[in-house]
Amino acid sequence: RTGMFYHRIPELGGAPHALLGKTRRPRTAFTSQQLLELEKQFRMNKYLSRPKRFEVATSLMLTETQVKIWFQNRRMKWKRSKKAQQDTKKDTHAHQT
Amino acid sequence: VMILRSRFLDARRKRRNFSKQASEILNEYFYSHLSNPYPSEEAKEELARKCGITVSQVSNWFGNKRIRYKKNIGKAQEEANLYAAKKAAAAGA
DNA sequence: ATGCGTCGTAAATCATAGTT
DNA sequence: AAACTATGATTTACGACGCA
Repeated sequence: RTGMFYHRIPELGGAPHALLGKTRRPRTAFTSQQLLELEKQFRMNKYLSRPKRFEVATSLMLTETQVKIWFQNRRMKWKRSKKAQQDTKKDTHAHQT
Repeated sequence: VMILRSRFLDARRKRRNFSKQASEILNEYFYSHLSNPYPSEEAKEELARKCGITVSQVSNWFGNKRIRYKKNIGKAQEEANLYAAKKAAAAGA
């Protein structure tokens, strides 16, 4: 049987959030203008204050949640890139045996 | 619309397919853990080492593999049988 | 209790490599 | 060499869980 791998944690959870009233917001492609502004804000602060979040969301026609999530994802990306850079340094001047 | 993607900064998307051997290792793990194809961080590190790729690449591979397997179980089944047979042959030795 | 943080992920999409 | 397919990487959106 194609035992569908549900979402982790076999115990508890049970069925993966299916028939619950929640509807997942479809993936929206942010426009380049929106991304440009978000990146600009991110360069200034890695974390957004509540008022700033409202301001940014409003001006870009996004919900505050979308902006909040965008910053969370952007921070993760930032962290990954820093890690990748560190790993590269380790490789670059290698220690040969 | 003018979603003229920043086709420049995405230049890191210079990808290379993984080696045949690396794909082999990843597929063997995937199909021998089909009921729960979610390697732990440690398992990912080991796979990364054995495949000569990064842990992120291992994560990407499993993410892609899970979703694409699910979207075409019929076709993937052949692959599943292939790796199951391979495992059996290796174990039978 | 609420709210925002990280972490790991699904799913869609992108960009290029590989195949026909 | 153009069309099509495979595949690795990136991008939104969340659920789970943590902490203040």
